[in-house]
Amino acid sequence: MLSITEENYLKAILYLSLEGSEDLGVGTNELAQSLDVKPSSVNDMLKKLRQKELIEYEKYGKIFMSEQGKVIGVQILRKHRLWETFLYEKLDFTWDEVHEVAEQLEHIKSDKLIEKLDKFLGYPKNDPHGDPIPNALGEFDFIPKKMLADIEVGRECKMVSVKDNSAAFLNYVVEIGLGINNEIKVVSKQEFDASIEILVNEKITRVSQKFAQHIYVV
Amino acid sequence: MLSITEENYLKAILYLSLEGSEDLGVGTNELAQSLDVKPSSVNDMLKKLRQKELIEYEKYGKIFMSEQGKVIGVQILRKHRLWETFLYEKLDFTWDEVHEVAEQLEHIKSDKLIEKLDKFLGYPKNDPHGDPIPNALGEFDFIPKKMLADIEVGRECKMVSVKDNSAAFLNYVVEIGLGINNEIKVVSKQEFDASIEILVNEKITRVSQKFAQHIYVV
DNA sequence: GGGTTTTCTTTTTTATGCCTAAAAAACGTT
DNA sequence: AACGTTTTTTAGGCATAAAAAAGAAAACCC
Repeated sequence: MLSITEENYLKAILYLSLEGSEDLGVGTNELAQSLDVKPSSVNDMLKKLRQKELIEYEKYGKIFMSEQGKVIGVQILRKHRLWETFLYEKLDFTWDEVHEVAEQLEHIKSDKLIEKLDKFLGYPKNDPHGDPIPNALGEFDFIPKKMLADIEVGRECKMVSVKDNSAAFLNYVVEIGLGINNEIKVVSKQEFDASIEILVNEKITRVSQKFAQHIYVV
Repeated sequence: MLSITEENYLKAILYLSLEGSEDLGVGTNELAQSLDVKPSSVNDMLKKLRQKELIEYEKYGKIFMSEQGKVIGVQILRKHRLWETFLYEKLDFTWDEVHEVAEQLEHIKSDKLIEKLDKFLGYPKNDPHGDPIPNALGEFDFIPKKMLADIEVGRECKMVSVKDNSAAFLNYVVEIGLGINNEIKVVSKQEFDASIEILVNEKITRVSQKFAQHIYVV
């Protein structure tokens, strides 16, 4: 049985693996940053995960997930997103509140629980943030999505998800009037700081590059 | 913030306190048995809990819960029983499956979650085993219940709850055809081993004293 | 008051997970 | 190919948490 920390490492590795179109492996440093621990601590854990055959990894190399590791990682993602959906749809949590609680719920150990929860929710395809929910077999649509920051001026796009689940960010998103499935038109872009003006619901707002890099669109 | 083990100790103390009509305090040994650890281990934890002012307890004395301790203990009971209800009513878990999973879910830290869950379930008064669910203020009906084993021959009673939540026991209960709110008539009692014959749904079954000590009735 | 039980104290054990500091390897640039 | 920079690894240590064993001390019960 995996500890909560081990599960969180697997989740983080999976998450970083999913960034970018190809899986080039994850770096120790990169992982350390995303988990907010020192690289040496990561190294300790990598040994443990390798011993359990959850990752493939050799000295000074990149981290890849083993088949087993992928299965478990995806399962955690599935749990997390199902719980978020439950909180949002059934318990009337708001968009920005679900993540924190789901971080705890995702570590509950019971296969039966998660399958029955899935059924109860009607086998949802996406969580409240627009991210795809893996099915019981671990399959999920991988939609190639772009960052809002990379959309050219004059083009229109549709918001599908967010990169950051923190309440601070999500509250800001709501304040601007943005939400999943909203149509966004990029009106202008400043060369100086790459800030852009966007048209949402007939209102024009200026947002920073950093913000635009955390909104995913198609 | 309390660790899961600390919470489990509080829960166990509360549970033992609730047995019997008066609160005469809980013994170290008794607690050790119920948690399946050594008395010396219990002693360690008692010191910790006393330091946190969750229990009142002095050397060689009995263990009592402080006001604060009661609040937290009852809150855990509330969580446990609400989750059991959720699993049973919404996710179609069976009677005997809910306890195990609820043991995990009860340790999720989020006040908002539990209040919203309570609302979602329609503020239920009893869990699937018939035990009362404390409300948000920590209040709950304490029905003075008796053990089936103590009912006199010839009398009728109604099953309200069970003492043991293990699947092994609950499956046996189901096999006999017993369930919450069933009417039971005690037909006969053997002096030799205190086994009794009971009439349930027009069927007579013989059960052991041990079994009858785990069924609560009014 | 003597024996039994309970409690207390001290010392170990096991398991996680993190850190600092310094060495080692890899990379990238000229 | 040599240099410095970056990344990764190692070694050793620390903190926390939970549990147990063992012997001594205290309390309880006739």
